[in-house]
Order: sequence, then C-alpha cells, then structure tokens
Amino acid sequence: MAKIRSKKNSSKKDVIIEKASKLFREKGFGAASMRDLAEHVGVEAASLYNHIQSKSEILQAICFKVANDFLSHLEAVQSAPESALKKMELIIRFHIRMMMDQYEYVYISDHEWRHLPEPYLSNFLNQRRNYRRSLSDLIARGIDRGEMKNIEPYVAVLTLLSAISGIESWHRSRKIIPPDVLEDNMVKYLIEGLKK
Amino acid sequence: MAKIRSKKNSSKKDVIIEKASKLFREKGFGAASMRDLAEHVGVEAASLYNHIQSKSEILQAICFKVANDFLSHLEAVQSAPESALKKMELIIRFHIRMMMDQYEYVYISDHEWRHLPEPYLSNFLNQRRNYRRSLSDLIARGIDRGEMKNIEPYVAVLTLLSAISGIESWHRSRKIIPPDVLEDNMVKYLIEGLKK
DNA sequence: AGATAAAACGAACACTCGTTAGTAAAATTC
DNA sequence: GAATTTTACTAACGAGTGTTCGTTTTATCT
Repeated sequence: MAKIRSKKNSSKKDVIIEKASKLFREKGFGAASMRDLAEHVGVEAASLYNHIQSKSEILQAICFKVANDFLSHLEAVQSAPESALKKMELIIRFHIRMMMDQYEYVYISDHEWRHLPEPYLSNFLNQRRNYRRSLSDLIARGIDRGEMKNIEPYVAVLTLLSAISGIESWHRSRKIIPPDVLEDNMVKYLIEGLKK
Repeated sequence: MAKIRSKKNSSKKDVIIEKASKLFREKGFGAASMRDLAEHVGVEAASLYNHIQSKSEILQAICFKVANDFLSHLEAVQSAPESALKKMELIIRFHIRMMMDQYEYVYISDHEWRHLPEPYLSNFLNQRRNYRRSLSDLIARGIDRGEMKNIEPYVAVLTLLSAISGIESWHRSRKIIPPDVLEDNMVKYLIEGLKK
C-alpha cells in the first residue's frame, strides 16, 4: 500500500512533473523528449511509464494545477468585503507572486496549453474564458461605482494579464531588479491606469 | 534572369513564408512539419527546397523582419521633435498596429524565437535587448523632465511590451471589440499609468 | 525466509521528422 | 524549335518520436 517517497512528501510522479516543468519551459513541450526527461530524472525513458500514463498527462497536470490555483484565489477574493479596486490589486499581486514563485508552472500553462489533447484543451479554454469574464465583471462594477476610469473592461483584463505574464522576461535580470521592487512598480503602473 | 511571380510582386519564397507564418502560429514552429507546409502551399515537401534552404531559414526571415520593422520605427521616432511621453505613445500605437496588421509575423517573433539556431539566436536576443534598453532610456528621460511618474523604467517597458503582445488573445473576439476601440483603450490604460 | 508488488531495464515497434538524390516536367532564353 | 534553366516529383535516408513488451532487479509485506 505504501508508496515510495523520493524526498519528503513528494511521490516519484511529482518529481517527474517537476523536472518536466523545467524542461518544457526551456525547450517547449514539443521539443522536449521523453528521453530528455528520463535523463533528468535519472532513469530510462520506459521507466517513466510506471508512474505516468503519457507525456500529455504531465502537461495536463501542470496546466490544470495552475488554472485551479488562480480560480481558487479569485473565488476567495470575490467574497471578501473590499472595494473593486482593492480586489483587483489583490488579484494582480497574486498573479505576480505566482509568476515569481511558480515560474515554470505558470509559464507552461500560459504558453504550452495549445498542446493539450481534447477534451482537455476545450476544458482549459473554457476555464480561462470564465476566469477572464469574472475579472471583466469585477472591473465593470468598479467603473459603475466610480472607483475606476471608464475603460473597456475586457481590454483592461487583457492588458493586465498579459502585462503580468511578461515577467518571464524579467526572470533573467532578477539581480538588477529585486522581486518586491518589481511587484510594487507593476502594481503602481497597472493600478494607476485603472484609477479614476 | 526573370523569376516567376506567383501573384503580383511576391516570389514563391514569399508565398512559402506567408503560409508558414500562419502554420507556425497555429501549431508552433516545432509541431508544424514541412509536409504540412507543403500541403498548404500546394506542392510536395521536397519541392519547397528549391526556394528555401531550410525550415529554420523561414523562422529567421520572419523574426528578423519584425525586429527590423520595430527598430526602424524606433529610430524614426527618436529623432522626432516630440516630448518623451508623446514618443512613447507613438511607439505604443505602432506596436498595437503591428500586432493587428501583421499578427502572425509578430506573434511568431514573440513566441518562437527560441527555435532560432545559433548564431541567429544570439543576434536576435541582442537586438531585442538593445531595443528594450532604448525604450528604458526614453522613459528615464521622461521621468527626468517631469513628464512621467517615478516608475522603474525597465519594469515599465516590460509591462508595456507584454501588455501589447497580449492582443493575441483579443484576435478571436475582434467582432465584439473593434480594432480602434481596442487601440484607444489600451493607449488610455498604458499611457495613463505613465503620466505624472 | 519466501511471496508479492513496484520499478527499472534493453529492445523494439510504428511513425514522423527535415532533408537529399536523381529524374521528369515545365518555363524561359536564344 | 532547340537548349538551358527552373521547378516539381518520387523515393529514400538517417535520426528521433512516444510508447509497449517481456523480463529482470529492487523494495515491501507476511
């Protein structure tokens, strides 16, 4: 019954997914081979299939973990007693933090979801669409209440989200600009553009 | 001496690159095969090699065309007699326009440059780094002259550029939000976040 | 300890990949 | 119209793909 734990509480499957996330980000899902991955795990390619079912199962695990993290946080924020503007700031900060703490995972979820097989692809896109719609609604409410300037909500959401996902470029120059400086500056920029 | 022109002034090589840009965007460079491309061009895969030298030559052509377009425009703006803020607005608008008019090309240049072979990869990254540094300098000057709020210039550049590159998500909902509305709203958002 | 389950292995399968060689068809030049 | 160049074709190569098979090694449980 008991499973092998390679280190602490992580199963070998978790190790595989973690190594894969680094590899998928570096080379892209398509260009990263199972033999590549196996070498990083320290095992032969065939042995991987004792722990996973397919290459794309790894991608699914990564993409949906990220999607669920964002969705959970959104729901928590939505039911909080804050202004729409403050809620947006919380969400923006969460996105930035996720981008910094779970860089590989978020990056892959952002860039490699195309390679998801059906029906997971449609599922993923549906979830993303709903998430964005919720953010749009939040901004629309902020405008109605006079907290935000009269901007097209969906455009604002698009601008916001892609601005944040661009932190990937920063990841290599993190010595020059420390994380908290980056976060505060981005929030300043992005929230200021929303304020009335 | 005279070459065949498939349509108007475009050589067959141009046709191949154009079809490839659509394919590379849809499937990604790695997942798009030469046989795929050949089918879209209406020819056998081997025949492509009468017009191009390799698959990655196509990628090079696309990436460097886009990079040069942006660089040319930047140099033109730099020598114009405008305020730093106005210059930034011109650049932002140009980026948005490029994203709308040359969607496939810009998208590929943004997302598939990783697959460039050396030494083109290093070349490309150098060019991009210089471009971003120029934008940073422009913003720094805007801050010095009191036109912009005191924000970390490099963070602002990162935020700006990636916000714009996110228009890709909008491309499918262009019926709901017309191009000029998108452009004006994005400019409003992004410039407002810069203003003092 | 022996029995049982889990994990690793080498080899192979059935493909697909970018690309090349050799040749036939088509277009251009003279 | 013949000669020449350009383009497209079929066939194939060698390498790499994700994955499966049958077996052996390793770990866990009684």
